[in-house]
Amino acid sequence: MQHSGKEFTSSQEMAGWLGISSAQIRKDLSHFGEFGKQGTGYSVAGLQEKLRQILNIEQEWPIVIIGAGHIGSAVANYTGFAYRGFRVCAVFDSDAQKIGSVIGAHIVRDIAELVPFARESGVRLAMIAVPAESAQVVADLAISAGISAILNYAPINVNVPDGVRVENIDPVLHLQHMTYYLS
Amino acid sequence: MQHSGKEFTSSQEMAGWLGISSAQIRKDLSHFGEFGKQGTGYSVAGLQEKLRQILNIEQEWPIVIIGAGHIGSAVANYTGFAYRGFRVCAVFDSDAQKIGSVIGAHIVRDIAELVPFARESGVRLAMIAVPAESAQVVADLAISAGISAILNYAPINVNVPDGVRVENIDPVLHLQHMTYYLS
DNA sequence: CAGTGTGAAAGTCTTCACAGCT
DNA sequence: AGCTGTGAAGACTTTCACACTG
Repeated sequence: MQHSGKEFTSSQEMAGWLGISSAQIRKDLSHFGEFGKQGTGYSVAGLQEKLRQILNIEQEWPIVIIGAGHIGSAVANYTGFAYRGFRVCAVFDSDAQKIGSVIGAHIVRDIAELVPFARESGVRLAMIAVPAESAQVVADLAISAGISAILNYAPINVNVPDGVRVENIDPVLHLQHMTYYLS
Repeated sequence: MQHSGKEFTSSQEMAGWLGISSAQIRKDLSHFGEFGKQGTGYSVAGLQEKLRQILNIEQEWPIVIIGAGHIGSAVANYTGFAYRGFRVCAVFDSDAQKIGSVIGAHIVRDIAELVPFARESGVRLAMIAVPAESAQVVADLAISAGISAILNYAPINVNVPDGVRVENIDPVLHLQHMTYYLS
C-alpha cells in the first residue's frame, strides 16, 4: 500500500487481503494500543511503524546461516531479508569442499569458527539448513555460542533449553496438511 | 522411532519430543479413532499407518515446481519428498536462459507448457517459487490448469478462489515472530 | 499398574454488535 | 457516513482427572 502511495486503510480492507475478518484485525491491533481513527481507518505509514515497534524490528537483526547446501545457499542469496530488517552476517559449513567458496555475498566459513564468531558479534538468530542427522548437534553448538532463536529447515524436531525459541520450516508438513483436505 | 526399532510409544513420550502435553496428543488422536492400547501405548508402525491414512498420503502425490531460481532449485533438489510421499514431477520457469537447463533430475520446462502438462497429468499440488510480483499471475495460471493446493514461497499473499488451498512459507515472518520475543 | 480415551472444566480465540468518535 | 475499539456471546481448544482396560 505504501508503494502505491495509499495513505489510509481500514480493518475491512486489510481483512479482505488476508482472508480473515475485520473484527479480528481490530481486536489484534487493539491489544497493542489504539492506532486507528474512527471514520478514517489506519494510517498506512503509522501502522507500519507501530508494527515494526511491536515486532521489535526497528533495529536490524543479524542472522547466521549454518549449512551451505542447496537450502542454505538459496537462503543466503535471498534478497528479501534486507528491506525487512534482517541481514545475513555469516554462512558456516563443515564440508572442506564448501569452506572458502562464495555464496551470494559471503565466503563460507568453517563451522569451527561459529562459536567464537557468534560470541564476539553477539548475533542471536540462526538459520539451520543442514541434514536432519546433524541438526541437533549444530543447534546445541549454536546455543552454546549465545544464539537464542533458531529457524530450523531440517526435517526433525530439535530440542532446546528454556529461553531458546525454535521455529521449523518443513515444506512436507505443509504438503501433508494440504493433502488432508484433498479428497 | 521406527528406525531405531522401537515397537511402542506413549502419548507422554511423544509429548516430550514435541513439547506439548500428553492429553493433547491423546485428544487429537481420539478424534480419528482408538489407536492405542491401555497400559502399553501406541504401536509405532500402527500409528504411522493410521497417520498416513488420516493425512491422505498413502498414495504418492506429484508436485510441480514453478520457478527455477535459487529457492526452486533447492526445493527441486530436496531429497526429503520421496520417502514422505511426494514426488516432484516437473519444474517450470519463464526465463529462456533457464528453460532446458537441468536441475536435480529435471529439465526446466517453459511456463507455457504448464497448463497442458498439468491438465494432462492431473497434478493437483504446486509449489510457487517466483518473485513476489509474478506470484499472483502464476497462481492464477496454475489454478486454471487444475491445481487445487499451492505452497507459496513468494513473500506475498496470493488470492485464490474457494476450493483452492494456499499455504505460505516465508522465513521472514518466522524471524519477525521470534524477534517479538527477544527483549 | 501404566497408560488410554473421554466427559467436564478451564482457558483461549473469534465473532457480534454497537456506542462513540471524526 | 464511515469506521474504530470493545464488552459480551459464542465457538473452539486445551487441560484435568479419572474410570477403565490389557
